[in-house]
Amino acid sequence: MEILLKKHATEEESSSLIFMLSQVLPLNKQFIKYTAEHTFPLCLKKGKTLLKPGEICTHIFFVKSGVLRCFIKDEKKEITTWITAEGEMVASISSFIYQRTSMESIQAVEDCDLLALSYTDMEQAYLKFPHFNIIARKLYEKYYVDAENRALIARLKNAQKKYHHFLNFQGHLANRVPLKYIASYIGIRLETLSRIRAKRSFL
Amino acid sequence: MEILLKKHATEEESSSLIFMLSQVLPLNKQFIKYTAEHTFPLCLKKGKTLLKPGEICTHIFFVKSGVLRCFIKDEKKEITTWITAEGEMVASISSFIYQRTSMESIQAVEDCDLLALSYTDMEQAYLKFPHFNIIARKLYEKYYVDAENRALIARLKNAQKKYHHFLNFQGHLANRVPLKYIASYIGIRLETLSRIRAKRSFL
DNA sequence: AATAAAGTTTGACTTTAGTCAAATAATATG
DNA sequence: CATATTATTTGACTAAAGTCAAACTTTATT
Repeated sequence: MEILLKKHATEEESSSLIFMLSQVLPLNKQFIKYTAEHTFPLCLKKGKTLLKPGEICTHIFFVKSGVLRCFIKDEKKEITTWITAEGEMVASISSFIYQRTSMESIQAVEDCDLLALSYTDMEQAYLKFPHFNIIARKLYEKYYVDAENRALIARLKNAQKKYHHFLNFQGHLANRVPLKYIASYIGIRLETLSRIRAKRSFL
Repeated sequence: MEILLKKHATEEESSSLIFMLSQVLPLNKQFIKYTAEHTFPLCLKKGKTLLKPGEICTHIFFVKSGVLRCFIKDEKKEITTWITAEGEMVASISSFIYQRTSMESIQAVEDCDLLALSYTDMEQAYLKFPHFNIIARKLYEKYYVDAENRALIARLKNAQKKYHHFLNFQGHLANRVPLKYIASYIGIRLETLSRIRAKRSFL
């Protein structure tokens, strides 16, 4: 994860992150200032990777615009484990929270505008702003529910149901992300997904 | 979720929960006292349900002993979404955190000794003990990683790999939980699981 | 201890989705 | 704008896992 961390974000540049966090709980001035001063704007072109297996995920990212995916190699095939668009946080969570090497890759599916926050600055924020623990706790609650949901999709009985469930929960991504990623995300082959879509369009 | 909440736990009865939490972060006396006074011991016999679909998950449970599972009905079949043994927390998280009706059921796989904490008492604890937000945040981090892991299992390419992955991460449950639950947990049929086990025993 | 119930294994057969290959369509790039 | 690249669709075939049924084993229950 080699990132060009020239200078930190302006309050303008960090405003979308601030907005998202303020919807969880009201924020005070100092925290808003801290956030701007410790986050770094970053552009990532489509196809580029943010994190490779073996690296440690030293930063967590807020997605200002674009789509990213996380994937794991299983033999020769890739398994997409999540797909995230603007307004959400992105990291290899297990690598980030334990600061150990990642099994996962993170890649831009579209050109992305991100905001980076380092692990150490985040830890500092927990200490400096006890309030931030509450925000983080609530965000984790939400992300935990999402993760459960992803687990459920892949266990559904047949391919139709999996895709249907995906459409219900992340339908906005259906025409924004190549089929191969959606297919591996829901645990089927892209040819199978293509056939399901062909069927569905007659309904 | 009709629970016999006669009287709250003694410090002795809540000690295993206190021990688990204290491994996340050191606890102060008041918090330990609060925990004992607001948790309620509860026995659940094998096969009994702790939560049914349509109910709201008003309590979160610490498992002192035993095994529980959570499942969702998909048509006629049940999908086991997690299996948890002693030392961990149990709830229908999405129902609990948003206090809305659950899609899931929670059932004892073995006779269980639990400790119940209500949603309101937990919210109070967040307010009374800001420190508790840090603990909860760290627990969510861990549970999030577990949930990601469950999602990965179900997406693996073939049945062998799924079971192998299960053995790696929850092998201690392999001979404690009926095959049908493990099978639906990893997203295969119990006959398929039985055949995999037959093969593996020759290796 | 005897019986019932629940759990597991095995076999025969079916279905679904995976694989491989090629054609077509849509997007990116010089 | 032309060409290359990437994405999607479709077809024919295969393999893996699902289904149904029955036997067998283990665990509860009276």
